[in-house]
Amino acid sequence: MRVGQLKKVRYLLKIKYIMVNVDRLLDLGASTKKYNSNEIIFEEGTECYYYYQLVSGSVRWLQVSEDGKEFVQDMIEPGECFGEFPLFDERPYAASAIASNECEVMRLPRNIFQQLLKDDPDLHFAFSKLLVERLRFRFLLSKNLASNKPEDKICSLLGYFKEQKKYICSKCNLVQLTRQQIADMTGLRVETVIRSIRHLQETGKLQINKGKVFY
Amino acid sequence: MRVGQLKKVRYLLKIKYIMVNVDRLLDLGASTKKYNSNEIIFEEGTECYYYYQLVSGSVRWLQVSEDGKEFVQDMIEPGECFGEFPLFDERPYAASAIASNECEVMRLPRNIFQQLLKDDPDLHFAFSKLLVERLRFRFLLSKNLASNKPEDKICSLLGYFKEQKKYICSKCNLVQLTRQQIADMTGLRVETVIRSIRHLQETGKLQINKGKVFY
DNA sequence: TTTACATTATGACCCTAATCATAAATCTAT
DNA sequence: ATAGATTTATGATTAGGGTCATAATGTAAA
Repeated sequence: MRVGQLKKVRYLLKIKYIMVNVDRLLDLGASTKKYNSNEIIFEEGTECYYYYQLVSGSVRWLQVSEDGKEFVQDMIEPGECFGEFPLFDERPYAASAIASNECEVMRLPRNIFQQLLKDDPDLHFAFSKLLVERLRFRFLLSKNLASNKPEDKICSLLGYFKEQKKYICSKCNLVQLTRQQIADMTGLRVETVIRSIRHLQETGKLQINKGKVFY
Repeated sequence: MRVGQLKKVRYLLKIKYIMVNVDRLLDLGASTKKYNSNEIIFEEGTECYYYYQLVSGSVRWLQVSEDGKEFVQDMIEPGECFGEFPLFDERPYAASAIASNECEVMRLPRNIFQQLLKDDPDLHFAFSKLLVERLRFRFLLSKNLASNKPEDKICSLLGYFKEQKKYICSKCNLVQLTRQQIADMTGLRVETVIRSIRHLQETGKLQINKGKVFY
Protein backbone atom coordinates (compact mmCIF):
# COMPACT_ATOMS: atom_id res chain seq x y z
CA MET A 1 0.00 0.00 0.00
CA ARG A 2 1.14 3.41 -0.93
CA VAL A 3 1.42 5.76 2.01
CA GLY A 4 2.34 9.34 2.71
CA GLN A 5 1.80 10.82 -0.68
CA LEU A 6 2.43 14.28 0.56
CA LYS A 7 5.76 13.71 2.17
CA LYS A 8 7.76 15.14 -0.60
CA VAL A 9 5.84 18.21 -1.50
CA ARG A 10 6.76 21.21 0.53
CA TYR A 11 4.07 23.82 0.52
CA LEU A 12 4.47 27.35 1.62
CA LEU A 13 3.69 27.11 5.29
CA LYS A 14 2.56 30.67 5.52
CA ILE A 15 -0.96 30.28 6.84
CA LYS A 16 -3.47 31.88 4.55
CA TYR A 17 -6.29 32.01 7.03
CA ILE A 18 -7.23 30.46 10.31
CA MET A 19 -10.64 29.06 11.00
CA VAL A 20 -10.65 29.84 14.74
CA ASN A 21 -8.07 32.01 16.46
CA VAL A 22 -5.53 29.83 18.24
CA ASP A 23 -5.47 31.80 21.50
CA ARG A 24 -9.22 31.63 21.64
CA LEU A 25 -9.10 27.86 21.19
CA LEU A 26 -6.58 27.57 24.00
CA ASP A 27 -8.69 29.77 26.28
CA LEU A 28 -11.64 27.49 25.64
CA GLY A 29 -9.63 24.47 26.68
CA ALA A 30 -8.31 23.12 23.41
CA SER A 31 -5.30 20.85 23.55
CA THR A 32 -2.54 20.39 21.04
CA LYS A 33 -1.68 16.95 19.79
CA LYS A 34 1.08 15.73 17.51
CA TYR A 35 0.76 12.98 14.96
CA ASN A 36 3.47 11.14 13.11
CA SER A 37 3.47 10.66 9.40
CA ASN A 38 0.73 8.26 8.32
CA GLU A 39 -0.81 8.14 11.76
CA ILE A 40 -4.60 7.92 11.75
CA ILE A 41 -6.30 10.89 13.38
CA PHE A 42 -9.80 9.53 13.14
CA GLU A 43 -11.56 6.89 11.10
CA GLU A 44 -14.56 6.86 8.81
CA GLY A 45 -17.67 5.55 10.53
CA THR A 46 -16.53 6.26 14.09
CA GLU A 47 -17.99 8.72 16.52
CA CYS A 48 -16.68 12.27 16.78
CA TYR A 49 -15.57 13.85 20.03
CA TYR A 50 -13.56 16.85 18.91
CA TYR A 51 -13.36 19.84 16.67
CA TYR A 52 -10.03 19.57 14.82
CA GLN A 53 -7.91 22.38 13.45
CA LEU A 54 -4.57 21.88 11.75
CA VAL A 55 -1.64 23.94 13.05
CA SER A 56 1.21 22.56 11.00
CA GLY A 57 1.84 19.72 8.62
CA SER A 58 -0.65 18.27 6.22
CA VAL A 59 -3.63 15.96 6.59
CA ARG A 60 -5.44 13.99 3.96
CA TRP A 61 -9.11 13.28 4.27
CA LEU A 62 -9.96 10.12 2.48
CA GLN A 63 -12.31 7.24 1.97
CA VAL A 64 -11.31 3.71 1.17
CA SER A 65 -13.42 2.04 -1.49
CA GLU A 66 -14.36 -1.64 -1.55
CA ASP A 67 -11.38 -2.53 -3.73
CA GLY A 68 -9.00 -0.93 -1.24
CA LYS A 69 -8.24 2.13 -3.29
CA GLU A 70 -7.87 5.44 -1.48
CA PHE A 71 -10.09 8.22 -2.69
CA VAL A 72 -8.78 11.51 -1.34
CA GLN A 73 -11.65 13.89 -0.67
CA ASP A 74 -9.47 16.76 0.47
CA MET A 75 -5.98 17.66 1.58
CA ILE A 76 -5.89 19.97 4.55
CA GLU A 77 -3.46 22.84 4.95
CA PRO A 78 -2.50 24.63 8.18
CA GLY A 79 -5.24 26.84 9.57
CA GLU A 80 -8.03 24.74 8.12
CA CYS A 81 -10.38 22.61 10.13
CA PHE A 82 -11.28 19.06 9.16
CA GLY A 83 -13.76 16.35 10.10
CA GLU A 84 -16.41 18.90 11.00
CA PHE A 85 -19.48 17.12 9.60
CA PRO A 86 -20.42 15.20 12.76
CA LEU A 87 -20.28 18.38 14.82
CA PHE A 88 -23.36 19.59 12.97
CA ASP A 89 -25.39 16.45 12.38
CA GLU A 90 -24.32 14.10 15.16
CA ARG A 91 -23.56 11.32 12.72
CA PRO A 92 -20.29 9.37 12.34
CA TYR A 93 -17.30 10.58 10.38
CA ALA A 94 -17.79 10.51 6.60
CA ALA A 95 -14.11 9.96 5.92
CA SER A 96 -10.85 9.17 7.67
CA ALA A 97 -8.14 11.69 8.43
CA ILE A 98 -4.53 10.63 8.13
CA ALA A 99 -1.44 12.71 8.80
CA SER A 100 0.53 13.02 5.57
CA ASN A 101 3.60 14.07 7.50
CA GLU A 102 4.40 15.21 11.02
CA CYS A 103 1.39 17.19 12.16
CA GLU A 104 0.38 19.45 14.96
CA VAL A 105 -3.34 19.53 15.55
CA MET A 106 -5.51 21.48 17.95
CA ARG A 107 -8.63 19.84 19.22
CA LEU A 108 -11.57 21.15 21.17
CA PRO A 109 -14.28 18.98 22.75
CA ARG A 110 -17.39 18.95 20.59
CA ASN A 111 -19.82 20.36 23.13
CA ILE A 112 -17.57 23.33 23.78
CA PHE A 113 -17.32 23.91 20.05
CA GLN A 114 -21.06 23.76 19.63
CA GLN A 115 -21.60 26.20 22.48
CA LEU A 116 -19.01 28.49 20.92
CA LEU A 117 -21.01 28.68 17.70
CA LYS A 118 -24.19 29.44 19.61
CA ASP A 119 -22.46 32.25 21.46
CA ASP A 120 -20.87 33.70 18.37
CA PRO A 121 -23.20 33.96 15.37
CA ASP A 122 -20.50 35.54 13.23
CA LEU A 123 -18.24 32.56 13.78
CA HIS A 124 -21.14 30.28 12.99
CA PHE A 125 -21.56 32.16 9.71
CA ALA A 126 -17.87 31.67 9.02
CA PHE A 127 -18.40 27.94 9.36
CA SER A 128 -21.49 28.04 7.17
CA LYS A 129 -19.37 29.79 4.61
CA LEU A 130 -16.75 27.09 4.89
CA LEU A 131 -19.34 24.36 4.39
CA VAL A 132 -20.66 26.16 1.33
CA GLU A 133 -17.14 26.54 0.02
CA ARG A 134 -16.63 22.79 0.35
CA LEU A 135 -19.98 22.22 -1.34
CA ARG A 136 -19.08 24.39 -4.28
CA PHE A 137 -15.93 22.33 -4.70
CA ARG A 138 -17.93 19.09 -4.55
CA PHE A 139 -20.40 20.43 -7.11
CA LEU A 140 -17.57 21.20 -9.46
CA LEU A 141 -15.92 17.89 -8.82
CA SER A 142 -18.95 15.66 -9.20
CA LYS A 143 -19.88 17.39 -12.43
CA ASN A 144 -16.40 16.95 -13.81
CA LEU A 145 -15.89 13.44 -12.58
CA ALA A 146 -19.10 12.59 -14.41
CA SER A 147 -17.57 13.90 -17.60
CA ASN A 148 -15.52 11.23 -19.24
CA LYS A 149 -12.50 13.08 -20.45
CA PRO A 150 -9.50 12.73 -18.11
CA GLU A 151 -7.98 16.01 -19.22
CA ASP A 152 -11.16 17.86 -18.27
CA LYS A 153 -11.17 16.27 -14.86
CA ILE A 154 -7.57 17.23 -14.23
CA CYS A 155 -7.92 20.78 -15.50
CA SER A 156 -11.01 21.54 -13.50
CA LEU A 157 -9.35 20.21 -10.36
CA LEU A 158 -6.21 22.26 -10.91
CA GLY A 159 -8.25 25.28 -11.92
CA TYR A 160 -10.16 25.16 -8.68
CA PHE A 161 -7.00 24.93 -6.61
CA LYS A 162 -5.50 27.84 -8.49
CA GLU A 163 -8.55 29.93 -7.73
CA GLN A 164 -8.50 28.86 -4.08
CA LYS A 165 -4.74 29.28 -3.83
CA LYS A 166 -4.44 25.78 -2.44
CA TYR A 167 -1.33 23.63 -2.80
CA ILE A 168 0.62 26.61 -4.08
CA CYS A 169 4.37 26.27 -4.46
CA SER A 170 6.08 28.94 -2.38
CA LYS A 171 8.68 29.78 -4.98
CA CYS A 172 6.73 30.05 -8.20
CA ASN A 173 3.26 30.79 -6.85
CA LEU A 174 1.71 28.05 -8.97
CA VAL A 175 -0.40 25.08 -8.02
CA GLN A 176 1.89 22.13 -7.56
CA LEU A 177 0.72 18.57 -7.16
CA THR A 178 2.16 15.19 -7.93
CA ARG A 179 0.53 13.07 -10.60
CA GLN A 180 -0.19 10.54 -7.91
CA GLN A 181 -2.13 13.07 -5.84
CA ILE A 182 -4.17 14.06 -8.86
CA ALA A 183 -4.93 10.40 -9.46
CA ASP A 184 -6.01 9.95 -5.85
CA MET A 185 -8.41 12.88 -6.06
CA THR A 186 -9.94 12.11 -9.44
CA GLY A 187 -10.07 8.34 -9.31
CA LEU A 188 -8.06 8.18 -12.51
CA ARG A 189 -5.21 5.70 -12.76
CA VAL A 190 -1.72 7.16 -12.38
CA GLU A 191 -0.72 6.06 -15.83
CA THR A 192 -3.67 7.92 -17.29
CA VAL A 193 -2.79 11.04 -15.31
CA ILE A 194 0.82 10.83 -16.48
CA ARG A 195 -0.20 10.56 -20.11
CA SER A 196 -2.86 13.26 -19.83
CA ILE A 197 -0.47 15.63 -18.08
CA ARG A 198 2.07 15.18 -20.83
CA HIS A 199 -0.53 15.97 -23.43
CA LEU A 200 -1.71 19.01 -21.48
CA GLN A 201 1.83 20.26 -21.43
CA GLU A 202 2.26 19.68 -25.15
CA THR A 203 -0.81 21.82 -25.76
CA GLY A 204 0.51 24.50 -23.41
CA LYS A 205 -2.17 24.12 -20.77
CA LEU A 206 0.26 23.49 -17.95
CA GLN A 207 3.95 23.47 -17.22
CA ILE A 208 6.35 20.72 -16.31
CA ASN A 209 9.59 21.68 -14.63
CA LYS A 210 12.12 19.04 -13.68
CA GLY A 211 9.35 16.49 -13.95
CA LYS A 212 7.05 18.41 -11.61
CA VAL A 213 3.64 19.63 -12.60
CA PHE A 214 2.79 23.32 -12.26
CA TYR A 215 -0.48 25.01 -13.12
CA MET B 1 -33.05 19.46 -25.98
CA ARG B 2 -34.70 17.21 -23.52
CA VAL B 3 -36.84 19.03 -20.98
CA GLY B 4 -39.05 18.29 -18.03
CA GLN B 5 -37.69 14.92 -17.08
CA LEU B 6 -39.75 14.79 -13.94
CA LYS B 7 -43.14 15.39 -15.44
CA LYS B 8 -44.23 11.82 -15.43
CA VAL B 9 -43.06 10.65 -12.09
CA ARG B 10 -45.55 11.25 -9.36
CA TYR B 11 -44.00 11.31 -5.97
CA LEU B 12 -45.84 11.13 -2.75
CA LEU B 13 -46.55 14.75 -2.08
CA LYS B 14 -46.77 14.26 1.64
CA ILE B 15 -44.12 16.64 2.88
CA LYS B 16 -41.50 14.84 4.92
CA TYR B 17 -40.08 17.90 6.58
CA ILE B 18 -40.06 21.62 6.13
CA MET B 19 -36.95 23.70 6.32
CA VAL B 20 -38.63 26.83 7.69
CA ASN B 21 -42.20 26.93 8.93
CA VAL B 22 -44.45 28.45 6.26
CA ASP B 23 -46.36 30.75 8.59
CA ARG B 24 -43.12 32.07 9.93
CA LEU B 25 -41.90 32.79 6.41
CA LEU B 26 -45.13 34.65 5.64
CA ASP B 27 -44.83 36.67 8.84
CA LEU B 28 -41.35 37.69 7.85
CA GLY B 29 -42.57 38.94 4.52
CA ALA B 30 -42.04 36.02 2.19
CA SER B 31 -44.01 35.92 -1.01
CA THR B 32 -45.29 32.95 -2.95
CA LYS B 33 -44.52 32.62 -6.60
CA LYS B 34 -45.64 30.09 -9.18
CA TYR B 35 -43.53 28.74 -11.98
CA ASN B 36 -44.60 26.81 -15.04
CA SER B 37 -43.00 23.60 -16.12
CA ASN B 38 -39.47 24.20 -17.39
CA GLU B 39 -39.44 27.80 -16.29
CA ILE B 40 -36.08 29.00 -15.00
CA ILE B 41 -36.16 30.09 -11.36
CA PHE B 42 -32.59 31.33 -11.27
CA GLU B 43 -29.47 30.83 -13.32
CA GLU B 44 -25.96 29.67 -12.56
CA GLY B 45 -23.54 32.57 -12.22
CA THR B 46 -26.14 35.22 -11.41
CA GLU B 47 -26.58 37.10 -8.19
CA CYS B 48 -28.87 35.85 -5.46
CA TYR B 49 -31.60 37.98 -3.92
CA TYR B 50 -33.80 35.45 -2.18
CA TYR B 51 -34.01 32.44 0.04
CA TYR B 52 -36.09 29.85 -1.84
CA GLN B 53 -38.24 27.10 -0.36
CA LEU B 54 -40.33 24.72 -2.43
CA VAL B 55 -44.00 24.39 -1.49
CA SER B 56 -45.25 22.10 -4.21
CA GLY B 57 -44.00 20.62 -7.45
CA SER B 58 -40.47 19.66 -8.20
CA VAL B 59 -37.33 21.59 -9.04
CA ARG B 60 -34.13 20.36 -10.57
CA TRP B 61 -30.86 21.98 -9.70
CA LEU B 62 -28.45 21.58 -12.54
CA GLN B 63 -25.34 22.70 -14.29
CA VAL B 64 -24.81 22.76 -18.02
CA SER B 65 -21.44 21.52 -19.15
CA GLU B 66 -19.50 22.86 -22.11
CA ASP B 67 -20.95 20.27 -24.46
CA GLY B 68 -24.48 21.30 -23.53
CA LYS B 69 -25.25 18.26 -21.41
CA GLU B 70 -27.29 18.78 -18.26
CA PHE B 71 -25.73 17.52 -15.07
CA VAL B 72 -28.39 17.34 -12.41
CA GLN B 73 -26.89 18.09 -9.01
CA ASP B 74 -30.10 17.58 -7.09
CA MET B 75 -33.83 17.25 -7.45
CA ILE B 76 -35.78 19.21 -4.89
CA GLU B 77 -38.92 17.96 -3.19
CA PRO B 78 -41.57 20.04 -1.37
CA GLY B 79 -40.40 21.45 1.95
CA GLU B 80 -36.76 21.62 0.89
CA CYS B 81 -34.86 24.80 0.24
CA PHE B 82 -32.62 25.28 -2.77
CA GLY B 83 -30.05 27.69 -4.07
CA GLU B 84 -28.86 28.53 -0.58
CA PHE B 85 -25.10 28.75 -1.23
CA PRO B 86 -24.94 32.46 -2.04
CA LEU B 87 -26.83 33.31 1.14
CA PHE B 88 -23.80 32.22 3.11
CA ASP B 89 -20.86 33.25 0.98
CA GLU B 90 -22.16 36.16 -1.09
CA ARG B 91 -21.03 34.56 -4.32
CA PRO B 92 -23.12 33.84 -7.43
CA TYR B 93 -25.31 30.79 -7.87
CA ALA B 94 -23.39 27.54 -8.38
CA ALA B 95 -26.15 25.99 -10.45
CA SER B 96 -29.43 26.82 -12.14
CA ALA B 97 -32.84 25.92 -10.79
CA ILE B 98 -35.55 24.88 -13.23
CA ALA B 99 -39.12 23.92 -12.45
CA SER B 100 -39.65 20.31 -13.51
CA ASN B 101 -43.40 20.81 -13.43
CA GLU B 102 -45.82 23.41 -12.10
CA CYS B 103 -44.24 24.71 -8.93
CA GLU B 104 -45.16 26.86 -6.00
CA VAL B 105 -42.17 28.49 -4.37
CA MET B 106 -41.81 30.73 -1.32
CA ARG B 107 -39.11 33.32 -1.37
CA LEU B 108 -37.71 35.56 1.31
CA PRO B 109 -35.35 38.48 0.68
CA ARG B 110 -31.79 37.47 1.51
CA ASN B 111 -31.10 40.07 4.17
CA ILE B 112 -34.21 39.08 6.09
CA PHE B 113 -33.14 35.44 5.86
CA GLN B 114 -29.67 36.25 7.13
CA GLN B 115 -31.06 38.24 10.04
CA LEU B 116 -33.38 35.34 10.81
CA LEU B 117 -30.43 33.00 11.21
CA LYS B 118 -28.66 35.43 13.47
CA ASP B 119 -31.73 35.73 15.65
CA ASP B 120 -32.35 32.01 15.80
CA PRO B 121 -29.22 29.94 16.44
CA ASP B 122 -31.21 26.70 16.42
CA LEU B 123 -32.49 27.43 12.94
CA HIS B 124 -28.96 28.30 11.90
CA PHE B 125 -27.87 24.88 13.19
CA ALA B 126 -30.66 23.28 11.16
CA PHE B 127 -29.20 24.90 8.07
CA SER B 128 -25.69 23.82 9.01
CA LYS B 129 -27.05 20.33 9.30
CA LEU B 130 -28.62 20.62 5.86
CA LEU B 131 -25.35 21.79 4.35
CA VAL B 132 -23.55 18.87 5.96
CA GLU B 133 -26.20 16.50 4.67
CA ARG B 134 -25.65 17.80 1.16
CA LEU B 135 -21.90 17.46 1.67
CA ARG B 136 -22.18 13.86 2.75
CA PHE B 137 -24.12 13.16 -0.42
CA ARG B 138 -21.47 14.90 -2.52
CA PHE B 139 -18.73 12.91 -0.78
CA LEU B 140 -20.50 9.70 -1.62
CA LEU B 141 -21.17 10.81 -5.15
CA SER B 142 -17.72 12.06 -6.02
CA LYS B 143 -16.17 8.89 -4.66
CA ASN B 144 -18.51 6.73 -6.67
CA LEU B 145 -18.37 8.78 -9.83
CA ALA B 146 -14.62 8.38 -9.63
CA SER B 147 -15.06 4.63 -9.61
CA ASN B 148 -15.41 3.37 -13.11
CA LYS B 149 -18.13 0.78 -12.84
CA PRO B 150 -21.54 2.07 -13.93
CA GLU B 151 -23.42 -0.40 -11.76
CA ASP B 152 -21.59 0.86 -8.68
CA LYS B 153 -22.45 4.44 -9.52
CA ILE B 154 -26.11 3.60 -9.97
CA CYS B 155 -26.38 1.47 -6.84
CA SER B 156 -24.73 4.00 -4.59
CA LEU B 157 -26.99 6.72 -5.89
CA LEU B 158 -30.12 4.66 -5.38
CA GLY B 159 -28.88 3.43 -2.02
CA TYR B 160 -28.45 6.96 -0.82
CA PHE B 161 -31.94 7.95 -1.92
CA LYS B 162 -33.40 4.91 -0.21
CA GLU B 163 -31.68 5.88 3.01
CA GLN B 164 -32.82 9.48 2.66
CA LYS B 165 -36.32 8.43 1.59
CA LYS B 166 -36.07 10.67 -1.43
CA TYR B 167 -37.96 10.05 -4.67
CA ILE B 168 -40.06 7.41 -2.98
CA CYS B 169 -43.06 6.05 -4.86
CA SER B 170 -46.17 6.64 -2.76
CA LYS B 171 -47.67 3.23 -3.46
CA CYS B 172 -44.81 0.82 -3.01
CA ASN B 173 -42.55 2.83 -0.73
CA LEU B 174 -39.53 2.23 -2.95
CA VAL B 175 -37.17 4.63 -4.64
CA GLN B 176 -38.44 5.24 -8.12
CA LEU B 177 -36.51 7.06 -10.80
CA THR B 178 -36.41 6.97 -14.56
CA ARG B 179 -33.31 5.70 -16.27
CA GLN B 180 -32.97 9.13 -17.80
CA GLN B 181 -32.88 10.79 -14.39
CA ILE B 182 -30.21 8.38 -13.22
CA ALA B 183 -28.21 9.20 -16.33
CA ASP B 184 -28.56 12.92 -15.68
CA MET B 185 -27.28 12.55 -12.14
CA THR B 186 -24.39 10.20 -12.82
CA GLY B 187 -23.20 11.51 -16.13
CA LEU B 188 -23.62 8.07 -17.65
CA ARG B 189 -25.25 7.70 -21.05
CA VAL B 190 -28.88 6.59 -21.05
CA GLU B 191 -28.03 3.48 -23.03
CA THR B 192 -25.47 2.50 -20.43
CA VAL B 193 -27.95 3.06 -17.63
CA ILE B 194 -30.57 0.98 -19.45
CA ARG B 195 -28.15 -1.90 -19.91
CA SER B 196 -26.79 -1.66 -16.37
CA ILE B 197 -30.27 -1.54 -14.87
CA ARG B 198 -31.23 -4.65 -16.76
CA HIS B 199 -28.19 -6.45 -15.47
CA LEU B 200 -28.87 -5.26 -11.93
CA GLN B 201 -32.35 -6.67 -12.19
CA GLU B 202 -31.05 -9.98 -13.53
CA THR B 203 -28.82 -10.24 -10.50
CA GLY B 204 -31.72 -9.36 -8.21
CA LYS B 205 -30.31 -6.05 -7.03
CA LEU B 206 -33.35 -4.03 -8.06
CA GLN B 207 -36.84 -4.49 -9.41
CA ILE B 208 -38.44 -3.54 -12.68
CA ASN B 209 -42.21 -3.27 -12.82
CA LYS B 210 -43.95 -2.39 -16.06
CA GLY B 211 -40.66 -1.04 -17.26
CA LYS B 212 -40.20 1.20 -14.23
CA VAL B 213 -37.22 0.95 -11.95
CA PHE B 214 -37.72 0.38 -8.22
CA TYR B 215 -35.10 0.08 -5.54
C1' DT C 1 -58.02 11.30 -30.96
C1' DT C 2 -54.23 13.14 -32.52
C1' DT C 3 -49.85 15.31 -32.08
C1' DA C 4 -45.51 16.14 -30.09
C1' DC C 5 -42.07 14.92 -27.25
C1' DA C 6 -39.57 11.80 -23.79
C1' DT C 7 -38.28 7.60 -22.48
C1' DT C 8 -36.97 3.03 -23.28
C1' DA C 9 -34.85 -0.31 -26.23
C1' DT C 10 -31.37 -2.75 -29.19
C1' DG C 11 -27.44 -3.62 -32.19
C1' DA C 12 -22.97 -2.42 -34.24
C1' DC C 13 -18.84 -0.14 -34.02
C1' DC C 14 -15.23 2.62 -32.03
C1' DC C 15 -12.33 4.78 -28.86
C1' DT C 16 -9.85 5.02 -24.97
C1' DA C 17 -8.91 4.50 -20.16
C1' DA C 18 -7.88 0.51 -17.32
C1' DT C 19 -4.81 -3.05 -16.66
C1' DC C 20 -0.48 -5.45 -16.46
C1' DA C 21 4.40 -5.72 -16.66
C1' DT C 22 8.66 -3.64 -16.12
C1' DA C 23 12.00 -0.22 -14.97
C1' DA C 24 14.07 4.25 -14.19
C1' DA C 25 14.19 8.25 -11.37
C1' DT C 26 13.41 10.60 -7.21
C1' DC C 27 12.84 11.28 -2.45
C1' DT C 28 13.21 9.99 2.74
C1' DA C 29 15.14 8.14 6.53
C1' DT C 30 18.90 5.93 8.72
C1' DA D 1 26.11 7.03 1.38
C1' DT D 2 22.85 3.52 1.31
C1' DA D 3 18.44 1.20 1.46
C1' DG D 4 13.62 1.31 0.93
C1' DA D 5 9.68 3.35 -0.68
C1' DT D 6 7.26 6.27 -3.84
C1' DT D 7 6.69 8.49 -8.00
C1' DT D 8 7.25 8.71 -12.78
C1' DA D 9 7.65 6.47 -17.15
C1' DT D 10 6.53 3.45 -21.27
C1' DG D 11 4.56 -0.14 -24.12
C1' DA D 12 1.13 -3.76 -25.20
C1' DT D 13 -3.27 -5.48 -24.59
C1' DT D 14 -8.04 -5.52 -23.49
C1' DA D 15 -12.47 -4.59 -21.62
C1' DG D 16 -16.20 -1.83 -21.67
C1' DG D 17 -18.67 2.51 -21.95
C1' DG D 18 -19.50 6.01 -25.51
C1' DT D 19 -21.50 6.93 -29.85
C1' DC D 20 -24.62 6.49 -33.62
C1' DA D 21 -28.67 4.85 -35.91
C1' DT D 22 -33.21 3.38 -35.61
C1' DA D 23 -37.56 2.35 -33.62
C1' DA D 24 -41.07 1.10 -30.24
C1' DT D 25 -43.40 2.63 -26.36
C1' DG D 26 -45.26 5.80 -23.11
C1' DT D 27 -47.09 10.23 -21.63
C1' DA D 28 -49.06 14.90 -21.71
C1' DA D 29 -51.43 18.35 -23.95
C1' DA D 30 -54.22 20.35 -27.88
